[in-house]
This record gives sequence, structure tokens and C-alpha cells, in this order.
Amino acid sequence: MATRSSYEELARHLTAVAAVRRELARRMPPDCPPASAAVLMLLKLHGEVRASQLSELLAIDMSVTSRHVAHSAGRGWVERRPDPNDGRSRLLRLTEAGRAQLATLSAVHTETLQSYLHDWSDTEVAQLNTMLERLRRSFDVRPTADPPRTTPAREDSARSRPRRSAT
Amino acid sequence: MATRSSYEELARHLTAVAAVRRELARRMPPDCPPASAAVLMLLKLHGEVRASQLSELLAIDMSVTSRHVAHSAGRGWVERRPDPNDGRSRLLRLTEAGRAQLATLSAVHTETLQSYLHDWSDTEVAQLNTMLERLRRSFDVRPTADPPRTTPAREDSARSRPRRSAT
DNA sequence: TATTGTTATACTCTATAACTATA
DNA sequence: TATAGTTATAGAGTATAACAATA
Repeated sequence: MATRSSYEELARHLTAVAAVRRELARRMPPDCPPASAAVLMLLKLHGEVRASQLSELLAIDMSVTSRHVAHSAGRGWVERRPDPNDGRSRLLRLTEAGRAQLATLSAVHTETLQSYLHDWSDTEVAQLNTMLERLRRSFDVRPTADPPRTTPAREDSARSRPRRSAT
Repeated sequence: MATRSSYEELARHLTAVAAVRRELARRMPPDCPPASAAVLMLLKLHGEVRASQLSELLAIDMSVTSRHVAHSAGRGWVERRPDPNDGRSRLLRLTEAGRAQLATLSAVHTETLQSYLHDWSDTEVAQLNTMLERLRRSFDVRPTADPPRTTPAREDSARSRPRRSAT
């Protein structure tokens, strides 16, 4: 349990990370926006998955996932095939072209991060990775436990997490 | 100097952080989007600054900064006054209402992060803060050194960093 | 002529809602 | 009736370009 100011600081840093991401995005090929890159990276990591699973991995709504997948499929990076066990579902998987695209992305990422983090040791980068991985897992709790609301943030039932499959 | 796969992993984690940010954003008051929150946080941290300075602190283009500031000024959270030393410039500063809004944001951030990171120790949160702060500083080098391009990423002169003041 | 800040426009990303097709 | 995925629409965020005012 950390102090309040630690959380404030963390919130600020999380915002600043967005700038790092934008810088990385600027170096990417024009027809491969960061969202598509995320799709490819996750498919490489998890192999063949259903669209709904990918949506959960991305932590974005399925409608958005569908569009990103359509983009990648249109470029030939991802193959969609019907799920033999469920006619409504589609299985997604990287193609060879997708792997090639991923290799390009990897080169861009590595080159960019290497140039900016040239004075970081191997251990330090690994530590950051470990902590970010843990951060991701800490936020990966489902379903949303909708914590007690002590602030006047919002009473309306507006924004919520992206729709999940069966609650 | 870390391994290539460490950088690939880092790139993936940086993308995942965006999901954390979205979750944080969902809890914020409807009239205070994350971009405005960033403006307020930076003005609290740096005191009165010029619009161009704020733009650099946000690491976004001045045109975008101008709009975010206009939003906050419209809510009475930020005061814009002419710079006595330069008629083109404007000095920005938090109002009392801005500080109040910031207190609300702080409560939301703290509550949310506390609930998700309940099993993180004080030290661990501090470590993450330290590393993210260092990450930010590592990317804060100006002007952009446009590192050697070894990949076929893009030959056109398209996307670049947000325009900076005097190159 | 160059710089500060603003506005107009375009593009990306995300969420909600409506729809289809299967279960 | 409920679920998987698609598409249409709306809203937020950012970049480029054109502009006004000042240096």
C-alpha cells in the first residue's frame, strides 16, 4: 500500500508513457499503425485465437478489434478462418507475410528503443519489463469489481469497460 | 545495452500501458478528459509557464496544446494572461478552481490505482515510478537526432515529432 | 522575416448501438 | 433467447497547414 502522492505520481507517469508510444509510432511503416502492430504482436505471442479472445488480450471492445483485424487481414498479415467448433466464431492467425511485417516492426522498435535507452543496462530494461508486466496483470482482473465510489466522479452509468464476453 | 527481445517485450508492454490509462480515464469526471488532466497536473508541477513550454512538457504539438488549454480555461481551471515580456506569448497558471479539480482527479487516481495495485508494496510502486520517470527523461532528448534508418520503414518525410520551438 | 498562439481540416483510436448469423 | 462478429456513427486525441499578431 503506497502513499497518495505515489499514486498521483504514477498517474502522471502513465500519461507520459503515451508520449513514448507516439514517438515509437512515428517510426512505424505508414500502413501499419500501432493498433495493427499490437494485433500482430499478440497473435505471435498467443498463436491462433478467437476474435473475442484477441479483444480481451487487447483490452478493447470487440468492434474495434474487428476493424483492426480487418485492416491486418486486408494487408495479408492475418488469416481468418471459421471456427470448426462454432460457426459464429472466427479463428485468427498470423500469415507468413504477417511474420515478415512483424520482423520489420521488431527492427524499428529495437532500433528506436536502443537509441533512446542507450545508457540503460540490460538489467534495467529487464526490470522495467518485469514491472510493466506485473502492472498489466494487476489491471487484468475481470469482471470489473466496480470499486466503491467515494468521489463525485460520475453518477451516470456512462463509460464502462469494453464489453466482455459472458459476464 | 539490452537484447533485441527485451526491446520487443518493452514495446509490447508500452502498448499495454495504454489499456491501463484508458481504465483510469473511464473513472474521470466527464468534463475532464485525460488530456485536460495532464494539463492541470503539469501546471501544478511547474507553476506558471508559457504555452510553448507546456507544449514541450506534454510532448504534443502546440496546436493541440492550445485546444486543451482552451478547454481548461473555459472551465475556469486555467488562467491565461499576456506575457509582459513578449506580446505574442501567454502565461498559463492554475486557478483555485483548477486546484479543486485537481484534488478530485487525485482522489480518483488514488482510489483506482489503490484498488488495482492493492497487493503492491510502497517500495514497488516507488520503483515503478522511478523507472517511468527515467524512461520519460530518456525520451526527452531534443532536438530529435533522427537516428540512422536501417529498415525500410519510410522514405517519405511524413510524420515527425511535434513541432518544437526554434530548431 | 521569424515566432507565438489560434483555428480548420484530416486521420487514428475507441465506445455504443444496430445488425447478421449462428447457438 | 443469447452470443460472435461486423458495420455505422460519434467523440476524443493528435498532426499539418494556414492564419493573425507580435518580435
